[in-house]
Amino acid sequence: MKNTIVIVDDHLLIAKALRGIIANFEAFEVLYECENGKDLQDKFKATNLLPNIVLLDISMPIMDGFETAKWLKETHPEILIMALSMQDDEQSVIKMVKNGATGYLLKNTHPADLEKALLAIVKNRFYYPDWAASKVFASLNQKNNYNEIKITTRETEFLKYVSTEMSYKEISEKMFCSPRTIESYRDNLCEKLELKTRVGLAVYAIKNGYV
Amino acid sequence: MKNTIVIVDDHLLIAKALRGIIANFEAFEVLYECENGKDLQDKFKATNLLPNIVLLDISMPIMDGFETAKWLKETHPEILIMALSMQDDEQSVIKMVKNGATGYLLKNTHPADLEKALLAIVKNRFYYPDWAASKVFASLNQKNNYNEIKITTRETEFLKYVSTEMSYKEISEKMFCSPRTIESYRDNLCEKLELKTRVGLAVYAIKNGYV
DNA sequence: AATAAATACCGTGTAAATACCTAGAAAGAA
DNA sequence: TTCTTTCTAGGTATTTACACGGTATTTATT
Repeated sequence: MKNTIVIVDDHLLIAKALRGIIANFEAFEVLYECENGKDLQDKFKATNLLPNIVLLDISMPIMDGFETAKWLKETHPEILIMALSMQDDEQSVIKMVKNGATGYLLKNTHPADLEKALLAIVKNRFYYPDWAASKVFASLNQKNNYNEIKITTRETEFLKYVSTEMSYKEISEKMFCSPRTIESYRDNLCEKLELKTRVGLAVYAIKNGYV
Repeated sequence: MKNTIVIVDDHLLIAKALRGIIANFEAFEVLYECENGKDLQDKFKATNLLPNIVLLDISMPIMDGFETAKWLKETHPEILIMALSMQDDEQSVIKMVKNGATGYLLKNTHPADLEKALLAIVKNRFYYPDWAASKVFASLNQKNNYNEIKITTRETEFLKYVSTEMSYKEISEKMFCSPRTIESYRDNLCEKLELKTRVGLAVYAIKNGYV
């Protein structure tokens, strides 16, 4: 019997295209595609048709790969999660591992390697390329374990503004608080994320989808 | 006779997957795929096999979609260029039009619409979705025409550092010049790009692949 | 009821960034 | 040659950001 796959990617072309690639794999078949995590939840309920494997894009507008992985892990722990990412961002890898992804692949992977990776997660219940594994292990030796990074709602809100050209004063007006409060958010975030400057925060916000 | 297509996308999975989609189109066939513009140039020379259409991803590490489109327009003006982009970024659309793209599609397009769009550029020699066309027309009514933005080599070098946490003084040491010189680069870039702060420059650098 | 976490705010001082100027040397185009 | 662009660098003043310290209130959680 074939392993069943559901693809979650907001880019329709890519989702459909991935389906086409997987159609050529002996051991796998695609059940359906979803545009985001929310869509996946809906389709799970509507169809009652659950896959062995979820092919999960990380950056999505509504419910992104991190949230989706977390939800899957909690509600359907038997489903294998293969994360698909555009860039080899260290924090993304680690965050996905913490959220329960069983595998991690870059989109510049060769189709044949996708098949190998899928076979591997079915067999071993995990698959990480060397570069991804090394990033995970490296992070474990550091004081700052990414799982302890908790960004509060106000800080999240601030992160949306940090990559704009607004000054802290202007941001404080948008967030209805004192400029000093904004500076506190900055200070706290910089410490948590081991950053020093607003530019660092802005880059973080963009790369982690807060903008 | 079928129209021939060459795909340029640094993400192998996506390139191969697109090939699979296009394989189902009656009127089109894919000759080969390239990882970036440089690769396209090489394959043109090596194979001497030129397509009617180039399916061109915008964000690529080596020679991006903008450069590639420009080169194609100059050296092979008869080839139709269909730009493929992740986001509906106004500047990208306009820049691609200026560089000679004959069409512009988002990656969240439906495969059937990809076929329609391809048929359209073959027939009419252009295809732009309404949202893209409106952005182009809107920009023509503005003073700042994006084609006049020229970023010099030193400024390009500076843009690589601008999104780091280095101060201008530290950047000046990396670039072997005075901090004031760096500030000049910043001033000039801010004026050209209509930005005000370093954060704005950093965001620009990231979104336009200077990092 | 007590603890922890999140939220809100402030003082002081220093460092960095920005605004607004000027201007010379070198290289390439008209 | 003259003109333009690019790279280079500086002067002065102001604004913004950062680093350190601190307090008070609310809101869950135990």
